[in-house]
Amino acid sequence: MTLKYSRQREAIREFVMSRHDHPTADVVYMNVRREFPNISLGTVYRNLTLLADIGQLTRIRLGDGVDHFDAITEPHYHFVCKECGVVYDLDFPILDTVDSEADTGFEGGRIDGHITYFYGKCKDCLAEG
Amino acid sequence: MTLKYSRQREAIREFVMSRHDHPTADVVYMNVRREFPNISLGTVYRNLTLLADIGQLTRIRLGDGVDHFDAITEPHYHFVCKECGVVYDLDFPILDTVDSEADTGFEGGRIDGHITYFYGKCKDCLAEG
DNA sequence: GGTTAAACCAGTAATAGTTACTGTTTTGAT
DNA sequence: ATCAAAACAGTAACTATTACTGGTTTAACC
Repeated sequence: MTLKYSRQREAIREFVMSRHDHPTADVVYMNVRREFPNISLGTVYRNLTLLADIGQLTRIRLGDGVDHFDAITEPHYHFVCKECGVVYDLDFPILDTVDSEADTGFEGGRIDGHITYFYGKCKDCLAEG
Repeated sequence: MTLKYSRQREAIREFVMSRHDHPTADVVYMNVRREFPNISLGTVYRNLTLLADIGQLTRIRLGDGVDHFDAITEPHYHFVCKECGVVYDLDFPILDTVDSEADTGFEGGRIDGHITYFYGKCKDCLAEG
């Protein structure tokens, strides 16, 4: 299954790269449609999955039942506003100590890592009330 | 909207309380059906949601696209086996330091807490190879 | 540059998990 | 015992995602 170039995939990749707001498949679809008016949603999903598989994107799950995609592939944490759902990157390093802390006295298996997101109220929602 | 007693809700609550494996709505449905053969899946969902809303259960999302329910409502961490999907409770305290660490220098809003789950390979899957 | 097989596509159907609706039954306060 | 509110069973609808199908694009090879 050798990878072949595709204009659609390139547009999808470029769109996600251009955004910092962790778009969902649907948002990608809406936007890439401006360049490819009859691109199919299936193509968007297939390519997002493919790009995530080859490590050019990261799929992030934030408990809202929708997959988000992130162009930044280096591990990092996220902040989610409970009010409006906006997602920000947090730029402090992954806390490896947390894994070893969890590992101490854990007899259930081997811990390889952790998934964390922080929640709260974003600046805009705080300002509103 | 005063709460009224219901035998079905009680059975659902008792079932989740009796288990430590964080069952999904479907698992609850399958099991409660032994006592209430024609309980509806909608009733299970409605009551799980209600019980979570009044704080008798916790809804946990582990990135597998299915909601799990946990009878332990005190905040605690979970371990998920990437191989077989089994979920264990981890009994070390919530690391509040993590929140303050994330908060330092974060201008995007107010951080109220974090959701974390640890992943790896469970004892049984390690033994298999 | 033409041929050709594999990758890819658009369009559509199917699936999984969950929520919403509808008409009937249960609950509990009066 | 009456009766309104809450809950129910059964079913339909919805959302996010994946799978299928027959046609199109890509790129390796002559």
